[in-house]
Amino acid sequence: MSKRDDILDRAEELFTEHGFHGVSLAAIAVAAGLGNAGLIHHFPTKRKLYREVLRRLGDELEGVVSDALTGATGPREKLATVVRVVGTWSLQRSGRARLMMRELLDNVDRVDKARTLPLARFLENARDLVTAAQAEGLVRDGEPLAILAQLFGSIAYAQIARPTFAKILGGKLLADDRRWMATIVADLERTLFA
Amino acid sequence: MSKRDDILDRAEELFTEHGFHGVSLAAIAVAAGLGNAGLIHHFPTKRKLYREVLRRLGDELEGVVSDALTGATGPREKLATVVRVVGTWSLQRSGRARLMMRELLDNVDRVDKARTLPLARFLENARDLVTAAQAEGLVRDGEPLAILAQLFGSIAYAQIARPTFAKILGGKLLADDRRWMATIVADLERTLFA
DNA sequence: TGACCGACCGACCAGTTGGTCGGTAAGACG
DNA sequence: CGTCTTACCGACCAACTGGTCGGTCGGTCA
Repeated sequence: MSKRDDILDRAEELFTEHGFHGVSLAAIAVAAGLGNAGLIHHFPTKRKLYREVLRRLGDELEGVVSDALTGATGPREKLATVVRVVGTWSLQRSGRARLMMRELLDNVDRVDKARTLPLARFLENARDLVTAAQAEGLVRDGEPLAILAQLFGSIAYAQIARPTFAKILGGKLLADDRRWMATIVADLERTLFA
Repeated sequence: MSKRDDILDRAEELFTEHGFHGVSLAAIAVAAGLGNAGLIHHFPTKRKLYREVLRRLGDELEGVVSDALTGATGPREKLATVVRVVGTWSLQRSGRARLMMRELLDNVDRVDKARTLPLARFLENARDLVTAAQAEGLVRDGEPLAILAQLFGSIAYAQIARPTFAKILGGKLLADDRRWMATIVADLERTLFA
């Protein structure tokens, strides 16, 4: 792995845990085993480093979804695939799901066009998918965007609130904790399809 | 309104928009029309000011829910009330919903006991409510906590992702934007009750 | 009247911030 | 061999960080 990627990995961990403003260049440099100036040699500013972290994240999510979608046919299967793949992605890459939510919170006015455009395609495709599935009577009625907010929101929230929920309930959410996200996804699919 | 409350209001706005680390004491002081030292006179540290902001938020949410709940009888009506009241609260106090999500993200290890305990009661009550409603066959099957994650997650996400969604879709989510949250809540209720 | 009090300020503090600059050591290339 | 590039460092910078300090001001109370 290139040093560049190594730096991005370390930076991503820190941004995920503390947010953009909660992390200093020095902290990233130390985590990557570099001096301050060595870090700046690879990424000219903190913001650009952060943007690069986000870009990787977006590319991965887009790739994962579109890969999974190539094997699926028909609106119903496609939609189920999206839900399932976003769910497993959020589970396996829970840090990235958290980072995405952070970005959603920080981003209100300064929406980065380069970053928003791919997400825009993704969102529009998903909406069209819901509409198509509804037209064939495969998916329950309801405003498509509201349905999507419900899907993505439930998954993201399940991942983010998990530690807090667990702490409150004495460390255990379910009999089998590993099935937490699977339960969420299964539940979503069950209510989604007519 | 006391100066103290005034400061808390201004600080809350800033924390909501930029997060704890994204806001300096100086910025809060300016927003509150004070000098740096004047601010510290009211709240001894930045952290304590932040905690106080969170306490107000928690108290309000708890009060709003428990108020609404006094008029409701039976698990079904109670649960519907919780969903509706959390929805309207998130809509009217969207900043606070956002701040709560920020706290959920930042909080992973350092969960503040004083702040978690009331939320713990709220969560446990909600879970019992779901279980009771399920026992009477009023609410659809499914892991109660998964159902709650779905409810709260959808609502919070709908509020947080709203600006981004709107920007992507050219500013309009629905024909009538004001009904966005109402649509979400209605949709949730529809899938919630058996 | 005089003692005290909360609210507030300007000046200041040590430490940290994101970032610059000049330099150097290790290859790659001719 | 010499030249160029890439990777990196130590020293440094101005601006800012959260917070302290001594002091001023307008009340309030005895």
